[in-house]
Amino acid sequence: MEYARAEGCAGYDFSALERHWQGYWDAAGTFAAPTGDGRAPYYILDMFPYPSGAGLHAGHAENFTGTDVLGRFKRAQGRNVLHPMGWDAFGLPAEQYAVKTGVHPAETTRVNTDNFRRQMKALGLGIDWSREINTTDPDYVRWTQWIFLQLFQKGLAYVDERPVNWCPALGTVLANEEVIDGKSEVGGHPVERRALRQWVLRITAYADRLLDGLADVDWPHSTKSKQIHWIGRSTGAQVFFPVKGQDARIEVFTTRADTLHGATYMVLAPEHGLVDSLTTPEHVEAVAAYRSQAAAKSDLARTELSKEKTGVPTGAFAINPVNGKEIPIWVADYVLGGYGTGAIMAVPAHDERDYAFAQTFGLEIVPVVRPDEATEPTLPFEGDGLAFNSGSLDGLTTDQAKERIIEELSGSHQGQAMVQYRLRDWLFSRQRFWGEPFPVVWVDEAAYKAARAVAGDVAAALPETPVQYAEGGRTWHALPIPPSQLPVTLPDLADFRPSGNGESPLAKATDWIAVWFNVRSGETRSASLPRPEGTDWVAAQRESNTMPQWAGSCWYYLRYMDPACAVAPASPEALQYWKAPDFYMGGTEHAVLHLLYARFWHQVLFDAGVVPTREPFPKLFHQGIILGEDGEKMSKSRGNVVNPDDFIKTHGADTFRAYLMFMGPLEDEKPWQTKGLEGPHRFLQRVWREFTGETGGLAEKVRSDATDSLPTQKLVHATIKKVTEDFESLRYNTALSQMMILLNHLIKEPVISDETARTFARLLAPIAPHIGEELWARLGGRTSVVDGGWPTYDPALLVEDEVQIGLLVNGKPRSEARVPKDASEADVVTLAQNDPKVAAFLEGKTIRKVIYVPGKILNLVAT
RNA sequence: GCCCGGGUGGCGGAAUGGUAGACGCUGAGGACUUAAAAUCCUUUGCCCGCAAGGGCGUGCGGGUUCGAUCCCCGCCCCGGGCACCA
Repeated sequence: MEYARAEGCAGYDFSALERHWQGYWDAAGTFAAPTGDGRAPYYILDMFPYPSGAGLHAGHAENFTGTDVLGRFKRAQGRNVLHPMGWDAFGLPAEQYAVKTGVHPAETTRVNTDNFRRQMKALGLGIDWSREINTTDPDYVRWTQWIFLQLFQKGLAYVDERPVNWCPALGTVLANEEVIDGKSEVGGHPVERRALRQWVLRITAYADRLLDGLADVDWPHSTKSKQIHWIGRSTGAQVFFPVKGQDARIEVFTTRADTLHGATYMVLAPEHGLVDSLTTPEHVEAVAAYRSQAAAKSDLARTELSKEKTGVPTGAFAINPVNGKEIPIWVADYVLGGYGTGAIMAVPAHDERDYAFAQTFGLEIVPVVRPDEATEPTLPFEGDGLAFNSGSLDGLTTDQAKERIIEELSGSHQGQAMVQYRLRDWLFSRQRFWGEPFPVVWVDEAAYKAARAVAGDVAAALPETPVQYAEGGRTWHALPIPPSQLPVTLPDLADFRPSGNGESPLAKATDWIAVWFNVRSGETRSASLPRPEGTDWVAAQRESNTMPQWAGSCWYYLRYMDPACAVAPASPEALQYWKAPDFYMGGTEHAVLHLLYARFWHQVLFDAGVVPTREPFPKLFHQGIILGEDGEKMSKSRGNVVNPDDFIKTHGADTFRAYLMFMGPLEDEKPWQTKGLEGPHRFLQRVWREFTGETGGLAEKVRSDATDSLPTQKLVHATIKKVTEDFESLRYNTALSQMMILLNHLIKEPVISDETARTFARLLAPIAPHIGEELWARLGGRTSVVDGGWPTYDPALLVEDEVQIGLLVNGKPRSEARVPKDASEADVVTLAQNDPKVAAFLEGKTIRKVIYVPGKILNLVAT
């Protein structure tokens, strides 16, 4: 493909220019990034887009343009830049659309990705399209399933009954975002909680690793902070309370073991396993009523009513292990079943919630910590202080008391130090069609034992502890469909409607669900066929749940490094070369979940020796949200959505990109202003008029035999410096403003050297690549401007002999002066005293002090 | 309630201890034009003043400093996250 300027381009015909250069990049493969290239690699990653029917929105455009500018800049500096793109294409909207219209999600996905790709090309993004990936491709699904098998084999995947949003009227499980105020988003039917068997990933096993790893990554502080809170590590003690008259004990977690002497009652969460056995006959009815009432409450209702504490006594008593005191055991929903042990020791004197509860129900309150020896605590007192009323702990500080009591409890086997996390295990299954099938079949115990006993692919992929569940008196065991048999693809469904019983629509594909399974090789055959020959075949049921959308986005950055690899998610060679994205950019909405889940998978893969780095994303950056013209979040209902296509048509992609980068700091939230587009648009038009000639070559004032004036040279080099530094730190808005300053200056000059024109083209090209290429081609470039090198500046030209300084009296600016850069303080003071504007303020005063900052200010302090 | 961000002209923003408002938008005036668009020039923080000039000014109140948009303390407002996590 020949590198040549766009022909027949009269005036600044941005549409023709953009078509020409986009065609060139495609045909020449300009942005292909070969693995193992001698250049230093630079891997830039955008957060994985979901190809929705609405097409690219302004936020996408800002994100992708921001990374594209960086990529083109790094490329010009000689790096082998990998900037890939792909599609996070499983997910709910395509399935909902299929239910409504019968159009297969695969077809919807194809149409939408075609549109996204078209829009990205129209934006002029320098993407290596040879590496395009799609999470719904069987070849991609294969490796998503392969990674799941790694988790499964290591015992990090299990099944458990978990509550879901069940809508009886729709006969389906709803995602949280499909439930609005306890009603289904579609139709407004009531939604209730119903426990279903689910796959769960043991992310809590990696809680400490996920916490510690944050120290090694260059991420926005606020995002690290969100993850730290999400993981919520808290250290304290587990304490055992025997139940009076029963052979049972209640285990609690507390961060304030030092207040144990102040524990005057206990609370079990309504779902706690001991509630039934503890409750005395006269309380059974009230407790049962309270529990069913609590179970009916949605999370929202539980939160809304949080001010009012409710609960019922069980009639049972526990014994405080430190003082033998008998304390009542209550059931209350202010204690969460899912955190800690689901039970607490209540210390009303030193916990706001326990205090409120004790007040409501008239329970005893015993203070055991005071701010200091002389001061009685104001209850509830939650701060640190000195222990009292606490036997052996009396007089100790809170920290000392915690340490001491844990020692004592450990010694007598009544408790021990313990760490708890707010983080819960990850609910990893969805009752959906449009997702990755689990590479798992369910078999009876005999078949499971057979699989264990036979050396083969299946046994190799089994965890030590079986994954199983009981249903209708039978125990089902999970057997892996081993790597050699992947991918497990979705069956052809004609009807995408829910099964009606809470299972995925896949449950209706009986030919697919019921299989003959070979316990040695892991092969499957539909059970509608006769049982194959041989002793290794058993009857099995496929898992009908699918994986959540997070699955595909948990490892896509690995696949980009080696998208066609047939033996692993990516080959060791590719991983070794690219390592990890040097720069990862996306919105803050993924600050916790996506970024935490992906880190979890990555750490598991690191432990398995699959990836060479401990963390997936060493450097992360969030672009700010672009608001609508009205200053509100863009939304269809507000009608304030900006569609890139519209502005690319009227102003061109270069203007659109330049405006996005010019609006303000990339990380800031900022409103779109259609009028504001005019600034960058006029700028690019002026660039065109300044450098190009009407007949298609260069403007007459651009000459190879011209020498720039000294002020021009100085400004050119100052601009190279500023733009380079600003690009490096993503301050594209100020980089552009500097280019505007330079252009405004050049316009006033009678001639411009072609060298300066080439510099300008290269500085501008990352932001406005089409006009950049065109100028470069007309200036004699033979290959893309991204390979034209990056201009360097001559520091000698930046040294100013004369500088402007401010003359201040008592800190207020009164005048200014041009002085030699190394002017002495005495000279400048004399000059200032002779300046009438300064002198007026010195009238009748004595100079007490002189502050001279060379090149900046002279401040005369006078009274 | 707790944890993060953030408050600068009519608007987007610039300047992180040294002349606040770069650059751009908008508005006003002018040139070119039969006219308009486009383009170019001048001007555009607020108040007083014919002007020269002066005063005020970076959410509010204090403090540190020769000097504070910038650092410290206490508030107010806006945005985001978490929310009975023991």
